[in-house]
Amino acid sequence: METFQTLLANKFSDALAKAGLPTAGELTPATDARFGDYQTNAALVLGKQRGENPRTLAEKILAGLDVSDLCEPPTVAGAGFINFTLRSDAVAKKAGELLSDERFGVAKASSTKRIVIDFGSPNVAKPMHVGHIRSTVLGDALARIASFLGHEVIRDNHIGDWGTQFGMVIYGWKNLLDRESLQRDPLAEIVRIYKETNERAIGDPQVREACRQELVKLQAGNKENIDIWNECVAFSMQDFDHVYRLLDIRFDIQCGESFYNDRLPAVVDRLLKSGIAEISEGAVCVFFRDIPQLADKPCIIRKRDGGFNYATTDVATVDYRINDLKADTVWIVTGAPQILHFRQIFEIARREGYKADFRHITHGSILGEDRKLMKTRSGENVPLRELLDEACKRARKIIEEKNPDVSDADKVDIAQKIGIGAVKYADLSQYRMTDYVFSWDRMLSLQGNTAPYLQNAYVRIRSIFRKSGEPAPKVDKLILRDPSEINLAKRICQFAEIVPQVLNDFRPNILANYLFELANSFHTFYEACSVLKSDEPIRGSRLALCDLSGRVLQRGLDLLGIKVPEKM
RNA sequence: GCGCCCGUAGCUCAGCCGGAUAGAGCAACGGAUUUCUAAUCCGUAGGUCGGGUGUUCGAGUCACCCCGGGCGCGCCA
Repeated sequence: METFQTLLANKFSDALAKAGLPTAGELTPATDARFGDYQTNAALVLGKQRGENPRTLAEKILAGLDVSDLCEPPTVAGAGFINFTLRSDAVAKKAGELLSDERFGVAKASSTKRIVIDFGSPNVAKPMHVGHIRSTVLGDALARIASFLGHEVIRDNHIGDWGTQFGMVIYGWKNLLDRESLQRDPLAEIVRIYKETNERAIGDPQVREACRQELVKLQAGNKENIDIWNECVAFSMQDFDHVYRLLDIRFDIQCGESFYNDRLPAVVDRLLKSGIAEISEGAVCVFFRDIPQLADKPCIIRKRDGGFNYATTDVATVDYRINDLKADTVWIVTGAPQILHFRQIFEIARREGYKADFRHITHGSILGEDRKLMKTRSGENVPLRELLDEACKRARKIIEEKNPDVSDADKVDIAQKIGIGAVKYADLSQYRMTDYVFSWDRMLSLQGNTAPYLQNAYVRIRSIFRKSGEPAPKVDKLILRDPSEINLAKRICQFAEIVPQVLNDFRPNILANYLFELANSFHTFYEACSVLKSDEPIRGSRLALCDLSGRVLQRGLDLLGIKVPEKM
């Protein structure tokens, strides 16, 4: 099924050919409702190219353009724009078709790819914290959207399970561990011994050396240390799983850093042999002398002491994803500070001859009300578990205020959908690169561009069907009379135009903003038109329109990883 | 020093490939409720798009320079 935009663009392109003109400009949604629904600047572009009057050219093109099945007669406006206004019966027909289309008109991508998406990446021996929200939620949404568009997606959690920090953790484990605390709250105890060791190490070179020895033993495969390490990983995974369950996030594979351990020496040898890497000051480095921005920023892949670092691991990870997983493209979702690092890694991959499409999808930070990196009062990272629990708690409080009739069992479920949805939506509704200020009051507000507002639109729709006690009627074509009905139906037709755009530049906020407008259009319709009290055949048509609105909202939110409650 | 990201209404933010008189939401002000959930809707007001120069029919968007903020830059990840 083709969108209005595609249908119009095709006809327009034919008209250009008929007028002996090349393809030019683009046909896009109108920038303002006064200009109708779609517009094209083709005549402006051609006018410039050919030194002709754009308005005259526009008239000439229009003479050979027949879009009467879709639009009112197109008009020439301004400097030479051509504006299109959809006919309401064309909208009614299209919306009628969408009623029986599970994809709501969204076409599958013309060339589908195998995409490895790397997101989340928490560190073992540290609880997940606010800093992980963005990567996790953004990566998940992109994975959902890419799958929906027909791509083959492999979600990979590149867990930080093999860092220098384990020297300290193991030292702490051997010297400071409290078994009872470990049983009560394993991760908290691991964090405690890590921190305490760290403090000791700062003041005591002997402790520092002992930690280093523990790390060397671990890396050499010492059984006792490996066992401790395994236990730490297992405890951390429990914490991660709890958070991922709450967030409804899953991974296909979790190849953490340790997965690549035994591949690292070969990576370095290979890069040395091929001349991509060289030895400098005892370390193995890759230089990028021909790239001005990187000329003075080498990438170390083996430390002077012979140890490997995260760059080595990431080069090995590229190998695995291309050679073993056969990825066509790799998306790595992390915060902006890692831009330089991945630029280097991708450049190394290019030099090694990899042709895959590597994308580093970066995002900004979450700030506290003071506009500084979000921290607890004592200056620590805010644990993600606590933050999510707080979201649910606050959502529950609001439900109790607004809708005391809800049963206790329902409350838990609804509070979770609203609380988690609010946190996710606050993130996804914003352009990923901007730092944003975290505010409970804003994200949980029922007014404005928030998850609860969107969920409420859905709930109102469900409420209508609960009240009527009948399922959505089967209707082929809608009857659109009221301007708010036409507007809502047009909005629904745009879903298929919006979803694929998200992947142009990895911007789920485009979809979020669309859904906000959809919910807004629905609310306006809801105020203006009674549904159950209207007479047939209007009643049936409006019920169908409600049903369609609800399902598009649900699907759209699902693509963002957000759930909808039936009541709230 | 070099590099990356950001700067748009009082506040929080949209504005992807350059398009028409720069848009939302919150807050403010004024209206609408015997309800299909007012958890909403309608309206008013609010801007030198950090500053400047340039590119062109047209610049919030592109280029260059400056200012301000954040972050990163051989042996942490």
